[in-house]
Parts: sequence; C-alpha cells; structure tokens
Amino acid sequence: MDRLELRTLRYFVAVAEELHFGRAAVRLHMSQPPLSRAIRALETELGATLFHRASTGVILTGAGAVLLDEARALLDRADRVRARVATAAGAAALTVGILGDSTDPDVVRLAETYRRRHPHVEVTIRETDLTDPTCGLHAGLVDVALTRGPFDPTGLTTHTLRADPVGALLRADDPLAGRASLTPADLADRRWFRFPAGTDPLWQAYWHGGEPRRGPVVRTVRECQQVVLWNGTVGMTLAEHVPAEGLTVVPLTGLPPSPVLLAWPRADPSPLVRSFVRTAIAAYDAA
Amino acid sequence: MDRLELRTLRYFVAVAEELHFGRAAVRLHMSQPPLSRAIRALETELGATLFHRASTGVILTGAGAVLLDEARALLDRADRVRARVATAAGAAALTVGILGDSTDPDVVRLAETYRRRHPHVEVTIRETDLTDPTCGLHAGLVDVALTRGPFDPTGLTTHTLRADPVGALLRADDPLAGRASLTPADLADRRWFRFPAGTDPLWQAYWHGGEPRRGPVVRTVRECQQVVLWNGTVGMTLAEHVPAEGLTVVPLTGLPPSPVLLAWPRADPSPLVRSFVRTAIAAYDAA
DNA sequence: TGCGACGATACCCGTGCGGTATCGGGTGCG
DNA sequence: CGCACCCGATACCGCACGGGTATCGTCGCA
Repeated sequence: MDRLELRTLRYFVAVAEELHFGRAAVRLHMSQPPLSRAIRALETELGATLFHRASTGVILTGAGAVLLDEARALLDRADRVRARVATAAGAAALTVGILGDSTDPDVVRLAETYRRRHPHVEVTIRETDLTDPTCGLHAGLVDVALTRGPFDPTGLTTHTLRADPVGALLRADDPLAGRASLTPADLADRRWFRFPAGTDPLWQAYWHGGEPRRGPVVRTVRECQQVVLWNGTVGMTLAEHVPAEGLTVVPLTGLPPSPVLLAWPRADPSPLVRSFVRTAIAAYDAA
Repeated sequence: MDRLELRTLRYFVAVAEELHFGRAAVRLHMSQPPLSRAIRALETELGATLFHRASTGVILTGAGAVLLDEARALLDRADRVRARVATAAGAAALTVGILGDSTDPDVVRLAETYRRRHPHVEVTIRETDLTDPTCGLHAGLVDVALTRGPFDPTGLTTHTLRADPVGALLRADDPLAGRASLTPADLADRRWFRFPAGTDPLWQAYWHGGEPRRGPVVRTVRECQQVVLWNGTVGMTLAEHVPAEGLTVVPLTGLPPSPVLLAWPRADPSPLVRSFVRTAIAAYDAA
C-alpha cells in the first residue's frame, strides 16, 4: 500500500524519459541497481508491467505511458506545494550571524543554496567582529550564528560542523618564521594581540594560546594582521589561513583545532532556524 | 529536499483533521512520538510553522490550512493513479491454486484482501486434490500456488510462509487413540492410506511417514477421513486438524512440520504474481 | 499541591534503501 | 564463429531512518 511515494515516481519519470536505466540513475545521482529494484517494486505494487525490457532497449508499456502522465502531474503539483505554503506563511526573515570580516566562499554558497530552496525567506547576513563569537545571538541581533567555538553556550544549542587546525601568525622575518611547527611555549615570551576585556572568557583563552597574554587589543582579522605586521606581535589564526604580504603562518601543535559550529537560541527555535541548520549541516557534510 | 513525501502528507492530514496528535496516531496505526517527529520535520522542511501547539490544544496556522488543502488534493490524485494505471493495463487475470478440498478461512481472507487492493484483477481460485502439491503449476493451470511442501521444486520458486506440526489420523476407538503422542514406528504395522502412483515422490514420502506404505489409495481429505473411519487404516494429517466425528488426531513426533508455501514458475513472474506473493507474505506475517 | 492529559525528548532496534561487486545474455564486430 | 562490451538483474553489505517503548515537562484543573 505504501510503495507509491513521490520519490519512487521521480525514479519512474527519470527512467521513462531516458528509456535507459543507467542514464536515469546518473541523472538521479544514484547507482543503477537500486533504481532497477525500485522500478521493479513499483511494478509489483501496481500489479502492472511498466517497461518492456528488450535487449534492443527499454520501452514504455501502455500502463507505463499512463503512469508517466499521472506521475508528472503529481510531481508538478507537489513542487508547487512548497511555494504555496511559503507564500501562505507570509514574509519571513532570517538573520544569520557570521564571524569575522573575511568573506568565506563556503558561507556565500550556503546562503545561495538556502535562498534557492526557501525563496520566500529574506536572508540577512550579519558580520561580527572577533570579540563576539556568538555573533549577537545573546543580544538577539541574529537568529542563528555560523561561527567558531569555544564560547559560553548558556541558553544556546550548538552543532559542530568541522574543526580546523590552528597556527601562529608571525612576521615573515620573525626568527621563528621558518620553523615547521611551533607550540605556545615557543611564543611564551612574546607580545600577543589580545581581545578586549569583556570578550567571552573561553573564546579569549582559546585564541591566547591557552595562557594569559599581554599585548595590543584587536577586534578584527584585519587589525590582527596589521598589529603583527607593524610591531612583531604574534597571535593565533587558522593554519590554512593565507596571510597578507609580509606575514606567515606556522602550524601550532598541542592545541585543539578550532571548531566551526552553528549556534541558535535553545528555546523553541523557529522552523526557519531549523531549516537553515539542516541546510547548513547537509552542505558541510557534502563538503 | 526529500522530506515531502505522500506518507508524510498523510500524517499531516490526519493531525490537521484530528487536531490532536494522540488521536491522529491511533488513526494512523502508529504511536505518537514518531508522528510528532514527522510533523516537526515537515515544518523544518517547509520552513513554516504548521500547527500552534497551545496547552489548550492544537490549531492550524495559515500555512497549515493551505497545506491541508494542497495535501488533500495531492493524496486524492495519488489514490486515483492506481486505478488509472490498472485500467490502462487492461483486463488482468490471476489463477491461484490451493491445495485440498477443505475451505481455509485464511485463504478466503487473503483473496478478499488482494481483490480489494487490485480490483482490476480477475482472481480465480482453483482447488486441487492432494495428489498434486503444485496445484497444477507444472501443468500451467495456475499462475501461483498456495500449497504445502515438500515437492519437486524444479522450475519453481517457493517461499515458505509457515510450518505446522503433523499428527496421526486414527479412529477414535483405535488402541493408540488415547496416547499423548506417537511416532511413525508406532504405526509401522498398520495399513496407511496412500497417494496414487505418479504423485510427487517427495510429497508421497512425507505423508507416508517417511516409509513405504501399503493401503488404500486416496485423493482428497474427505477420502482420507472416510478410509480411516471405515476400516482402521491410519494416515497423517495436520496436528491442529479437527477431525470428523469418530476420528481423532494424535501428534506425531520426530517428523518435520508441514510447510505452507507459495510457489510460482521461476521464469519471469508477472507483476500480478509478484503482487500476489507480496500480499500473501504480508498477510501471513501479520497473522 | 497533586494529578491527569498531552506533546516533546531520549534511546533502541529492525528494516529498507543505497552502495559495490558480479552475473547473464544478447549484440555487434573482427 | 568467438570474443568483448553493453546493460539490466542479482547478491550481498552497511547504515540511516522510521518506528517502537519509556520518560519527561508543562499546563490545567480539582
């Protein structure tokens, strides 16, 4: 009674249009055997032969032609359901907080994907400087944050997407710039750039290499680079970070990698927030 | 992208009509938690809130009302697809062979179920006497057989549904009639009813208690009972069999139980045969 | 304040779906 | 005539998802 699902009908339409199981499978981004099985099961379910499989090729039977017609109509209608519900839900807005002043191509792609799948949602990207890892979540400025940890998770739900190794950001002419890797101890006597007082303690501690530091206070990635470039202060950044001219990055060992994570208010997230989270997780899983 | 399936929409319609998750779950023959999850996932998928869950009860949102409308239309159309394809497939006929001259209520229920789900199929039940366990499959008289083993499976596909213990069929005044159980050895000196020469050897051997026997030849259940009643001949039957007046059944130990099975020609079974097999397996699994 | 109703959450388990590897047979070419 | 390739079917496997039970949190009411 329950093999007749929209997914199965999409499979059927693909095969009926290609008249070739292999090509249809490619189009459906799957392999051929499960497709053959699904069509076979559909035939069993309906009690009718939908394709004649001859060595010369695959052709539709009469029943198959009728089903093709019906299936297309059904799928068209199903596709419109999303739009109808979306307009009925009215104008919807979602503000996504992202961390830092650098433009991350991943974030741009994610926003595009989400806008394509939820065209009725007005998506606003709000960039925050490095002093607030929650990107304004606690202040209620954004609905969901695509940011980095660690920070105080009180009242928030978080989901870690990835973790990136970190490195030391040095002047290219620094004595340690040629080293293959460094530990925080190697830089214990240096001046580090720091985040302002009041910044989340966990966050501050992490980027200070796990120790209390002294040095100039910065708020943005650009400031970090400028401070390092100007006066030989050091600091942490992502190991993959491609630094500005005159700077270099040396991998830091002995430190946990920097987690990329989603965060949103714990209490009763809206469907929009949940759908964004789902989309983001799917996108990062795929990458 | 793929949470929007007909099954999910059926869930949604049930909840929207009951405005009560628990009752909707009952109607859908499932428990309440998976239903809540499914609706929640649907909301996430669509990026819209479909129900307001207040302590006073559940009410539809505007988006929910629109979806209810759309979902009903979609489900109606989907239900008609089956009928459309069936008529396009043309008049179809399926002959089911069953074993024996006794009417089995399970078989009647199964036939009813199948006819309800495949109204375009002309289902014919063909009863065979006990001399052909394939119910005319080899002779091409039936498309699929609902019968018992064992028999020569050459050219056939079989699927065992169940196995029933067997017993000895005795006159009620037989000296052994009071025993709690018997073995074939206990009856070694008796005359057994037999199946005619030419009957499938495996089948014959099974019902003769695994040994060659001498005695009157029978072809039907009624004949078996009559022969035993008239002259004290013995034979095997199902242990659960409720015998006619003057007869008794004593469980036989040391013999494999009698398998109930489906059989159909191995070569390229039609969708009708496959759908019948599926229905039958589901029915016997449920029982 | 205790209890009942009801939806949400946590956790477990089996099944179904999609994957890879391989088969079989039919066709076409050397 | 045989070999090789094309293509759908089959076999088998692993995992995610859907369904289950148990329990929680919260709200209304006695």
